[in-house]
Amino acid sequence: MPPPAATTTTTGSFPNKALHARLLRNGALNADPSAAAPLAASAANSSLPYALSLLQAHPTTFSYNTTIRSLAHGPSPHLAVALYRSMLLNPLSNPNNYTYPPLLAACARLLAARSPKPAAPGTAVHASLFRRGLDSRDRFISASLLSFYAAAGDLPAARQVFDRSPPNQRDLPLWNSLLHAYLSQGLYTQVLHLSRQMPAADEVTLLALVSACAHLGALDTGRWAHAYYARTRRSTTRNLGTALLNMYMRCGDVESAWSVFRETLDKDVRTWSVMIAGLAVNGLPRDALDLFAEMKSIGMDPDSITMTAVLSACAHAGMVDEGKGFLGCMPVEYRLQPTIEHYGCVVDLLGRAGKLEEALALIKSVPFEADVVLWGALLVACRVHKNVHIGQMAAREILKLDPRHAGACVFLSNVYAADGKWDLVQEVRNSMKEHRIFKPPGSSIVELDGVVYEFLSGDHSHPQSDRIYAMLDEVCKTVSLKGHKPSTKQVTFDIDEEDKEVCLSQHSEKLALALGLISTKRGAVIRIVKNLRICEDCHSVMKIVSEVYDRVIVVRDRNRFHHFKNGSCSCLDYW
DNA sequence: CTAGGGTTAG
Repeated sequence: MPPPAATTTTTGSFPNKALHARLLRNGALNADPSAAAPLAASAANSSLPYALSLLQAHPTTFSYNTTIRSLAHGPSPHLAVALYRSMLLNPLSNPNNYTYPPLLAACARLLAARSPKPAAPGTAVHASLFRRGLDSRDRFISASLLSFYAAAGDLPAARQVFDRSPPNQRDLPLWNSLLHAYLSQGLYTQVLHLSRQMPAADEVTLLALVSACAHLGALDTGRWAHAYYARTRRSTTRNLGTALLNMYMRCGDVESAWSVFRETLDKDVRTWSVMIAGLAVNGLPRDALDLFAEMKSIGMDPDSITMTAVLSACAHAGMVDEGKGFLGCMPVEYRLQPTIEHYGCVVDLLGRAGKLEEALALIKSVPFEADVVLWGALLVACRVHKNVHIGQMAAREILKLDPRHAGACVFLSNVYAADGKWDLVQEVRNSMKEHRIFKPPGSSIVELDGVVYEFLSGDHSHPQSDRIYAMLDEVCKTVSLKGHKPSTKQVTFDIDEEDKEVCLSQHSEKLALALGLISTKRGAVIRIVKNLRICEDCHSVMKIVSEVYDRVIVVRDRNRFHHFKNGSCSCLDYW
């Protein structure tokens, strides 16, 4: 239960009134006006007028600073900025180095939920402290300035704060702020690179590093971070434990995730949710549902995200009735109102099961405005089940909401092409050209000996490129001997003018696979992370390679994992 | 004189 909200903002009811009176009576406030500081700070978020009257009566820098700090961490951070303005107007109080860190934290919090982001207060504060000569003088100010620019999405400015800070001032929190700035911008390889330059690492450092590894699928580096942590700690704290098991799951290493899960103390709902979601996408949806049952049996309440993981498990297991049941019982049993994400999971669930009419009916019945994600789930199902009629409807709905949606354009154009309606194909193509729509280029990441390599389709940038392409040639011959025919169905017309088969044979995940094959010993697991969905051709090549070369290959694509082993895949060819 | 920075996972 949340604490009861303050019921009044009048000065009369403030509980510290008695203390205030005593301080006045015994003359303490006269002797030291800063004695009002704790009173004003503790009143700021519940009885602001009272706090302001205290500050007016006893205006000291110290009192303003503590009150700004209190407001900065309270429910209305903009009041911290407002109070700073009134501080500037009061000649008896001058901002000092203690004023700025909480003020900048308040400015950063103002950015969190807004778009477009109002960066103006923060940059004004920066200008203000710069005029006072406090720029680059104080490591606390540097760290909070850096965090503010990170929150504003201005990485160059954040980096500049770091670069301009004197080297002897670059302590661990400042490095950690920089790390999190890169992390928040999605620059994961730079996070790995930066962390290697750090003089030391603490838990916050490792959280950023492990999180970056999770995004990249960089298992070796993630394992290194885990070992580094385990050297100095007896048990795993909840937050790092959750980050670690998420990392193992997102690298497809389910066993290690289980062991971290078992040794993590004080698991919270996030810990459980990450584990359930990880099992669901790693081909173990039944285990995910068993774990959910265990979670409930120990009295841990699921939250909205747990339920997304549970519904995703049902979808991956093909458990239509169970999934619908969970969605239906959410409001009653867990007091959770289904969100559009939950409906999306069930549309996905119905869609995979081929129940396209029912999925369509569900979309029409949701109590929200259906979004691109919802229609997109249906569109994917229509592509898999080759339902042109509903697919066209979904694609048109998507294009109404987002005329630049590449998937919908490609679907429509493929439908028209299959039907021989070339004039309509041309129309879609022209529209795509006009809107400058393109599918993001496919890229794959493979990590070898702790170094992350990224490949684009047809990439020649790797120093061992010749050997990679030689290996790729061998793989192509091997799989065709096994009866594999290149499946060009999924090659979309708009990639380029190259021959489709050549294009297909140089998909980024195949290049990553080839590098994995030449750089690791027989029997070693090859782990690849792909930014898009794996294509049908690559999927069947991976299956054959896993058998012929006796390899376990784990591919993480946009939505799930494919564990290839002995010629088959954990996704059961359904993705 | 007093006090202050980084906090992640789905």
